[in-house]
Amino acid sequence: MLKRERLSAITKLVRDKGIVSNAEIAAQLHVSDMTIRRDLDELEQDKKLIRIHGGAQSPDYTIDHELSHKEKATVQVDQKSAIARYAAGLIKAHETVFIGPGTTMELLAAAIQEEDVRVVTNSLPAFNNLSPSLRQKALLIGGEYRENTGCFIGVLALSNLSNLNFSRAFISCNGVLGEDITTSSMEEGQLQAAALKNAKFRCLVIDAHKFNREDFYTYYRLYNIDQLITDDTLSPDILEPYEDLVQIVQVTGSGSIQIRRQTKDKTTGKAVIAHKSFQTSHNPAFGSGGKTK
Amino acid sequence: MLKRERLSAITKLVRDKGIVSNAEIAAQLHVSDMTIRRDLDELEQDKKLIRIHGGAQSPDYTIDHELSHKEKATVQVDQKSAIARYAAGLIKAHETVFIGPGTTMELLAAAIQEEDVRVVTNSLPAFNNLSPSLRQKALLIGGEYRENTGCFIGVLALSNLSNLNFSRAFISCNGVLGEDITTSSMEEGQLQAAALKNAKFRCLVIDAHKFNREDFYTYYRLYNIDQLITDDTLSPDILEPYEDLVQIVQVTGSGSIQIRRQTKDKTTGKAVIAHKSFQTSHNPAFGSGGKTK
DNA sequence: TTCTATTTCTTCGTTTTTGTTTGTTTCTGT
DNA sequence: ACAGAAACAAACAAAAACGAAGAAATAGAA
Repeated sequence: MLKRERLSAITKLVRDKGIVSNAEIAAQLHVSDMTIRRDLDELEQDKKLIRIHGGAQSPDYTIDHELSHKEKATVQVDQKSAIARYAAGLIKAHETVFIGPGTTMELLAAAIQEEDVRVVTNSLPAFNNLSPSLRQKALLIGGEYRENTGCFIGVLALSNLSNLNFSRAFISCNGVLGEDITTSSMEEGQLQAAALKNAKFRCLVIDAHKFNREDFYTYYRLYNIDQLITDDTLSPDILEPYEDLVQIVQVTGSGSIQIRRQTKDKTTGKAVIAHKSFQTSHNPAFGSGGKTK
Repeated sequence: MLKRERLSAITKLVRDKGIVSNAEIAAQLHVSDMTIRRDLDELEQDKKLIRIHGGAQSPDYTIDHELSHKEKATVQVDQKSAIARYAAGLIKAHETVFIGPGTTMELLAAAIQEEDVRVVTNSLPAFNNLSPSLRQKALLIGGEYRENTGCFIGVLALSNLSNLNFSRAFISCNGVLGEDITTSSMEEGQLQAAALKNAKFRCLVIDAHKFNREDFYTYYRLYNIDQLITDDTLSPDILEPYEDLVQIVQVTGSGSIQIRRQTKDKTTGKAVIAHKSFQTSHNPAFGSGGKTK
């Protein structure tokens, strides 16, 4: 294994796990701990990780873990809860929706008013935020737990998801750059991609700070998203290049919305969703039927 | 576990519970109380928490927390936690154990000391009670949620379980009458039966009040259980008829144990587990090997 | 091949972390 | 108030992690 390869592997390990011990890395990559320490030195220089006694941690590990709920809540809470409320309002009776991991998704779960909905999620906090009657009908995707994000991943989770179909999927992400939707962990990304694959209508829900930010792993393309829901705290010129890729809905703090642009069909001038070829995907509802006993 | 990790875990514990005792933290994280005190010193410096005599509290801890966390003084808590501690002590390194639903199982999950264990459970409270390092390696069986018992059931849960093999399965129940192990819900029963089917060593862990009580659904037979763990608050004559069906271990409140009877083989007089025909089922451990990546 | 430069491993003394011991302080029930 | 129990903190000791420096291994070039 080349050094370069090893450095990437370490970066990935740290990003995936949030925190890794020195010994664990060394065992994993079959090199001595001294070599690992030198590698960590380099990677810390490049801001890829933060060295700690006995190992290394991801740069945003502290934020996720130690910010108290109070502090966490103050970070863009107004915008986030506004877009979460709007997104939750899209859900109609008889739908089956998927909700991904992330604080925005957790807010969304808490904001669902419609009672007659089946929710599927792999996020434990989101699951906990559901109203009791929703939780009773909900499906939690189990598997291996990531303390970092509070969500379940792994082969078990992935295989479970592949059998489920959704009328709507809500996901969030760490960054959007160009057409790339990125997150920090491969496994979490793949899981969300799997959920999107089986969804008829795909919503990406992110606060505006996520634009033009890139993270480690690209798990989906913006042009395959049906609707991007965000807030209005971003200057229009930054948003502009994205308007050709996807329909963007801006939600103001007060709750009113503005559809930034409904991309026109080049020849007919008719309003359609960009890059979407089949009309049925706009049908938001399909019955969950009499399945709940 | 790295120091950094531990500090985060403490912060989270304090934040979640509002107030935590020193001893509780030390037990959770498997370090000495002195180490915890030093950690608390550091965290107090960083304003992450406030030290109090005997433990620590969250900075935004208020009176209203005290009510919710005021002891859930339930009946039989002493017996239950004693048998839970004993059962947890059976778990050895490298095992893969299943833990079923029920308050006893939740106590058991909290009592596991061995770090190098893979835990699988369909009980959300049990999952939450695992120590942080165990939770990281654990597998939660997802599915439909039963608010009542805090566990997941349904076809998804059932099919997931069918692929997993355990060195040991711990289950509880609502009642034991004759050879029948009974519970209130068919689906929960079937799920536990599925877990037992794939387990090499099967432990039924119940407080003594469950004897001679019957519930709606019989999901397993006592003679297929390898070991029944219970407390000593029952008169011997009530227990007596069960001693032919299964090996019974009685745990006293102080923690000492007494094996009620190791059933003898009718012809040889050799001590064997009743109705078990193959010797390998007594081997409690099989390696999870290098499966964890 | 042989040489050189890079990378990796090993050794060893230093620093950090953790557990234990011991004596003091704080808490609690009578 | 007093005695016993629990919690605390200082000091020491053991263990783990660290980093410097030289030896060994490896890769690439002449």
